[in-house]
Formats: sequence, C-alpha cells, structure tokens
Amino acid sequence: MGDTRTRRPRADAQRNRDSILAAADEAFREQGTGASLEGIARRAGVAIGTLYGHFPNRRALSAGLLRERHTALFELGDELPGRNRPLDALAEWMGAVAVHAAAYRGLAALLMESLDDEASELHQACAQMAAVTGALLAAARAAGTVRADVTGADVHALMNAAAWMREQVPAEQAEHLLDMLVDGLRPGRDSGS
Amino acid sequence: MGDTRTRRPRADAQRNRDSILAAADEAFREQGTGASLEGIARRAGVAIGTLYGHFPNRRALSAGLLRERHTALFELGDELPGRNRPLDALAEWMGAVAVHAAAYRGLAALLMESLDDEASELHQACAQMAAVTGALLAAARAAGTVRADVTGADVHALMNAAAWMREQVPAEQAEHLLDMLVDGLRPGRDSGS
DNA sequence: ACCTGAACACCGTTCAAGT
DNA sequence: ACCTGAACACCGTTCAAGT
Repeated sequence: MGDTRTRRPRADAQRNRDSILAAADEAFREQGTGASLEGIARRAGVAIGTLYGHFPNRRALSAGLLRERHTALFELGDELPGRNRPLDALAEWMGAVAVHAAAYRGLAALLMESLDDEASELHQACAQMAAVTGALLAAARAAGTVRADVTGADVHALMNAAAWMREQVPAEQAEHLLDMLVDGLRPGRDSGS
Repeated sequence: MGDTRTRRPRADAQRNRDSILAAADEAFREQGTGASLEGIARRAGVAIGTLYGHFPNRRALSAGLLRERHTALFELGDELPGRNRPLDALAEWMGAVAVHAAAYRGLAALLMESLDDEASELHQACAQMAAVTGALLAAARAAGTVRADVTGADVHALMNAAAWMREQVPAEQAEHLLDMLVDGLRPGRDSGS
C-alpha cells in the first residue's frame, strides 16, 4: 500500500503544468498546433526548459491538451449506438469527431498521421477513435445502410477531412458538406458511371 | 512599336528566377509549401535578397511555381464538357484539381483561402478554377444528376479536401474516397434521416 | 525533483551598399 | 536594374547549473 503507482507531483510542478496547458490552449486556438513554444512558455510564466521538462515535444503537449476532451468524446461514442439507427449514429459520431478535430488548426492532420504511427503520443487516442468508428460502421453495414466497400480507415479520413474543411469555411457550410460526405457512404443504385 | 509592354529582363535575372523556381519546386515537394526560403535560396545559389527581389512573399513564389501547371489544368477544363456526360465531366475535373492541389503539402489550404482573398497572388487562378467548376456544376444540375443544394463553393471545398486527404493516405485509397465524395453529390431518394 | 536561462543552430524579412 | 549579405528579431532544442 502507501503510495500509488504514479507518484504525486510536487505542488509547484503541478501548477506549472497547468499554466502551460492553459497557455497552450490559448495559443493553439489562436495560431494552430504550430504555435510558438517559446511564446507558450512566456504566456505561462515559466522558462522554456520547464515546458520541455513536462512535454518533450509538440505532440506530447497536444496529447496533454486533448486528454479530457478525448474522454468526453469516447463517452459519447459509447452512448450513440443505443440511441439511433446505425447510419444516424455513425453520422453523429463523424460530426462530433469533426468538431473535435477542428478545435485547433492542424489538429486534423495530427490525428490523421497518428493513427498509423505507434510512436505518436496521440496514437492511443486515435486507436480508440478507430475502434468506435469501426463498431459504428459495422452496425451500419449490417443494417445495409452503408456501401460494403467503405473501410474504417475511409471513415477516419473523411471525418478528418470534414474537420479540415471546418477550418476553412463557415460552420453552416461545413455542416452541409458533412451531410454530403455521409450521403456518399450510402449504397448507390448503380455503381457504374 | 519597339519594346513590348513587359520589358525583357536582364539575362542573369532570368537565370536567377529560373534557378529559384527549380529549387523551390524541389523544396516544396519535399517539405511542403512551408519549406525554408533561405534553404531555397541556398539551393538556387543566390543570396536571400535575390529571392525576395523576385518573389516578395511565399504566395508569390507559389504562384510563380504553379503558372504553367495552372494553364494545363484550365485547358483540360475547357475540353471536359464536350467529352463526357455532365456528372462525369465534373467528377474528372474534381479529380484533376485534387491531384493538382496535392502537388505540395499545404497547397490545398492555400488554394482554399485564396478563393476569397483578392490580395492573394493565387486569387486569379482560384477565380478561374471556380469559373470552370461553376460551369461544370451548372451542366450537371441542368441534367438533374446533382443535388440542387450543392454550390460551387461546396465543390471547391470538396476538391481541396480530396487533395488534403491525398497528402495523408495512399493514392489508391484517395481515389476511392473521391469516388464517394462525388457520389454524395448525387440527388438522394429521401432527404430525411 | 524540478526549474532556470544561456547557448547553439536555424529562420523570415529588410535594406544599405555594391555592380 | 539587379545582386549581395549583414543586421535584426525571432524560434526549437539541449543542458549545465542551480534550488
């Protein structure tokens, strides 16, 4: 017994970590995932070395920033299948991920490349995202409401492309575009030209 | 008579311009549109000030790089309507633009933001792209093979999103994804859930 | 155990001086 | 008319020295 597996951090370290995350959130929101790390350290009131001590690289910082956001997303993913018809559940999931991945400019690309990169600090989250996507897709396929040739990787790409478009067009248009993407998943009448 | 409207440049200036463009093409291909300008100047064997003398900013350099590529694209755009059924022509156009906009990482985003930004050196080309897109879309709509609520701006966004995906997934999957995007443009049987 | 900030290598951009 | 490169302000990343 006694202390748990992860030691409790020193109080000042915890405070610094929180300041860095708060500053990074602001900076990423304003300038995207490529925002200056020195600027973030300055905003947080810590030395640049302190930032690197907590987050050894940019992706680790992004992962720290997205932790809570991701658990909220996965909770939604757990509830969706019960509440809707399969294709609607999948469509809602795609919308939620698209909104999520549009939180910071550049995030969609990060999530895209981290799915296949096990070294990425975001890989865990992407794998879990892929699991939810796969389950919802399988249900929709079983119901015959999606094309048989759509893979989970396809849906992953489409969700993140929707997020990318969200970074570039008004929200209303982005919703419309997502609707059309989802429509493209339905089985067509003639698969020819 | 005598000299034409645009003066012929000094021979060394022309040579430098060409070297810069060749070096930029290599660098953009390898590292995307955010590649180091100093690195490009170095590769081209000119001083950094020479690069700025020819291209006052990154977008101007991109525009110089895309000039020929764009005219080839527009020639295709002119030929397409005569050769295919309207939706096929639109689909082929979207594919050609997607391949074009995936030439350099970051280019799709540049083309996206330059459509509405008249100050951008790429605006001209984007406007012309939009004109072709609009014509092909109008023909497909007249034939009743696309949804009535699809705008030219929507197609512009989808083409560039296809290019963005092309930067992240294998070419074969990218083709498949574009097919599905195009399928989403077709009129659906029920517009409800 | 954690924090600091100097040190290094790099980059974007401008502009006085040259030819 | 064009080219050069120093100058300035900035950034990513590491690491010896501190507490």
